[in-house]
Amino acid sequence: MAEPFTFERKHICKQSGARTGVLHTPHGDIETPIFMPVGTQATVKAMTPRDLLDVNANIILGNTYHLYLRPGHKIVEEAGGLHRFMNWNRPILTDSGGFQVFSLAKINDIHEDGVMFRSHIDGSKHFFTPESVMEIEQSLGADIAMCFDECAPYPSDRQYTIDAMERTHRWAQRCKAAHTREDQALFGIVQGGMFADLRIQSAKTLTEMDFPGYGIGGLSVGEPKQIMYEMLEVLMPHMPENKPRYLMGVGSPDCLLEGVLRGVDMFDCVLQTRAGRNGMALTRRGRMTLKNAKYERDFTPLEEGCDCYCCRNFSRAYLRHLFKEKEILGAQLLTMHNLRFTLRLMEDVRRAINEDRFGDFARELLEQGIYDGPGEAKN
RNA sequence: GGAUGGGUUCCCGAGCGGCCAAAGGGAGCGGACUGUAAAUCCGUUGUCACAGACUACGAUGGUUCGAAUCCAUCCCCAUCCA
Repeated sequence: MAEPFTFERKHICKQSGARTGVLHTPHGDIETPIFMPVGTQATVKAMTPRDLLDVNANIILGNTYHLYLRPGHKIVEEAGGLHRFMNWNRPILTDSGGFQVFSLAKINDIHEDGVMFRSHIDGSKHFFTPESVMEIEQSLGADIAMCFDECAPYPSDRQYTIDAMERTHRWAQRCKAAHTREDQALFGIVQGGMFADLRIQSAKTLTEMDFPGYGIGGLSVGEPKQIMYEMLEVLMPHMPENKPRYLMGVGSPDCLLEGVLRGVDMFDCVLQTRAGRNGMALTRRGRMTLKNAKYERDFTPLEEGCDCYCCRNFSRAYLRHLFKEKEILGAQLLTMHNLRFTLRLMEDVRRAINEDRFGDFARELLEQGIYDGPGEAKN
């Protein structure tokens, strides 16, 4: 029997060097480059699994930190694993919770052994170690699990970044040792902040550990986009070519194109779903705020030519009305559009790569002002 | 007909002699959103020639250096009594 998880490279675009491939997982194949909708709490907010199939989502995310706190990974395991619990039969990737522990549970002590943090829900104390996180992720049973890493904030000085990165490496080793489930792939996570040499060092160290895939963490944490692109360029030559590369937490349509140009295979981002719930639509010509008064009598579809359920059946005026009235359907329809928009974009991206014209494809979309994503430094 | 309580900026509603263009909420308008503590958050909301002036707190008249705030009359509204 074949390996439960393999990555097969398919084509390298002669024009841009971007690549397509296929990830084989126990719950089906994933064509890359891929965008993964985020379903933190065992649900992609506002979407039913049927909706997700409708927009042709292929793999979605779940979150270790959140599912551990509620409902508890043991309950998910009792339910038959995350797939059965949420009734999603295609692939799932679980994030390790490293990002959450370091970004929102602020009262934490970082030890070599693990991290002590307080729940954002009730303030209760919890301790995560690489081993305990592996236990949780194996209970959840996603197709792909992520190592427990330390995501340094932006900006961080060199020494802090080194400490976080080296700890991430040691934890990666421990995660690997503790991970035994054979129907689940465990990805390592490259760190190194905004320091080119550290990024390279991190890539090399993790490559030696031989993971079936690699996350690129610690980017898109508030730095200017140009710096993120530079880091990707510096890093990529040191990432194994025969393994999938997952740029964590990215992105907006422009970042997806820029990431693919630099060799990224997998992306995830909350923007599509969150913005959808808040009344913002992604389109090839940029962002649209459906609440704006100018759409009051605009009876045209959200985006001409879009094949999503929302665009095929409803007008901008109707969407504006739903958002003004805070009707749930508005959030559902826009989330649907934003996901379909992004997944269709990735379908087009793969086709363009396979036809050796991805360079032109990306340039054209970027020039015509495809949604240019969140700005620079936030927080 | 009598008694009592009220009439405040688009709406609700605080203020009860100067610090009031007037709290707070809603609505309106605009902005933000990148490994989801987000169906959330932020800004703004009388007019203008805008560090100032003007018009505004049911109406009119008055007291006062000064009134949304005090007095008089009137007009409405609510509840209760006949």
